[in-house]
Amino acid sequence: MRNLATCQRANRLLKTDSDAYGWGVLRQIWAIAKERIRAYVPAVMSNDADIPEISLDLPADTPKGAPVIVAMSGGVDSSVAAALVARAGYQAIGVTLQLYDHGVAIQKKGACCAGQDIQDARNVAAKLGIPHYVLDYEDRFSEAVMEDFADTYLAGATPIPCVRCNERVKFRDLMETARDLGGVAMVTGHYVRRAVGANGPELRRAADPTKDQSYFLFATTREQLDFLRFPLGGLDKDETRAIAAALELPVADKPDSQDICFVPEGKYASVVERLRPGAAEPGEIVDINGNVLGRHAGVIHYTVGQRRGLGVAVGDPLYVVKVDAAARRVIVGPREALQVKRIQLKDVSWIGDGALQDAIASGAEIAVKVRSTRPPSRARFIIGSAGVEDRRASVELFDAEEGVAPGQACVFYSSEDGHNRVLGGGWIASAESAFNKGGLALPSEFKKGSTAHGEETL
RNA sequence: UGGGGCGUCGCCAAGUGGUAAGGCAUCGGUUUUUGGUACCGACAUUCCCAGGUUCGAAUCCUGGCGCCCCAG
Repeated sequence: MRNLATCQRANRLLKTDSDAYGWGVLRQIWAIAKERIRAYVPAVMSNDADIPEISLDLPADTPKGAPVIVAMSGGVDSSVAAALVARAGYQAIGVTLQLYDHGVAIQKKGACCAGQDIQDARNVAAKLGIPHYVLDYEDRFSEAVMEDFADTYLAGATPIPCVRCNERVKFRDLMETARDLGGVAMVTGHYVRRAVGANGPELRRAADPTKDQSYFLFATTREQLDFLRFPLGGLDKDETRAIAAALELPVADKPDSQDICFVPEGKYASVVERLRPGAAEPGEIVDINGNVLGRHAGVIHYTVGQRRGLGVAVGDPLYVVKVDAAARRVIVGPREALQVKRIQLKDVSWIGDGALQDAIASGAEIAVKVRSTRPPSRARFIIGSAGVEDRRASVELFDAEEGVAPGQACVFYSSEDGHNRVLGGGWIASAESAFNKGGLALPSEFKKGSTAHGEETL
């Protein structure tokens, strides 16, 4: 049928072509016109106009000109955050962390905190006329983030280095430095809101749900929240870009960062291999009944929910259902096997009202995100799942989620209020497949197989 | 070397004279401040090989080669 497809494509092209002499030309003209209009905007706007006044919500007796430390990554967001702080009348002090070797990172576009990004941050600070410091945090970052990253993968789980970086580097070591520098607050460019409620500061999702970064900040403590401010939480990305353009910041058009900052070209496995040479050993790819379907080059290449990269063809798509690092085995199954309703968490943190143990003891309803790019999903604490001392908890989802991987975070949100308030969260220790727990009709072989592998905990 | 069956993309597979479906895998891209998912796109001028019949063959014929099953 390839020929037909080719013909259809050709037809489409023809249509577009003839069309191009009509609408296409107009469209082009319009595009050029818009380009020009946009080019004039900064000049017009650079004297205030549409740049929002933000309040840092600092104590009333805070003097204007008080030092506010801004964590500047060299990207647009934190640059705009710095600008807004300065415009709010405080003494913004830019601090950029050098987190890892520039050698590796220097070629990478859209990274942060190394090489060119540090230069960018410096240039922005110069443009804003604020002081700027670069701190060498390579050792701390390597120990607190990269080591954990490698070990987590080797353990068959899937790390979130961004959360580790926030909780262990930016909100701990950097924050300490910020206090040492005499800052009255520390500002970051995260898209997340801080609001002061009856019981003190609360963490809330960003106004723009598509940019919300609360997932990455779930481990933030109350104490940290006292000191933190997030001026971008009420903006959406376009507004941020517009401000950057209006202020003629040199990073106004810099692409958003994505992927893991210290991983070049998205090849995270090679970073793990560099950090732990020889630790990734090959093993078997088996189906849910234990049948060997193929081999893999190391458990670190897989995460629960993953489809691509298995190299095994069975007619229907296969997904990684479980990674058994001890047996060096990757267990695969149909998409339905990814459905998860109960999740066990460790290292739970809590910034909701009252005590965590009370919330668990009452089986309180919450909402959770199991990945950053999903809306919060209704859930409740499983009564009796608390281990307050060891910070454990379990939650049960109202509706199953797919691809819940150990090592990822399960972030709690308030059940009311549009699920906007962050209540804390925990690290996913394990998750139970809902596949064989009623509801879903299954081939009997699967049930047999899953018990044969011990536990329904896939 | 008696009988029967089969050889179409890396895997599975449709197609039985009219000019190579589909799924999986793979690759590329979009989305995404984690991994992953999802989505979009690409992917057999050729049907085990060699001849032949036909305007036209993966499809018919002949001969090879290879594999499987049943007998031995």
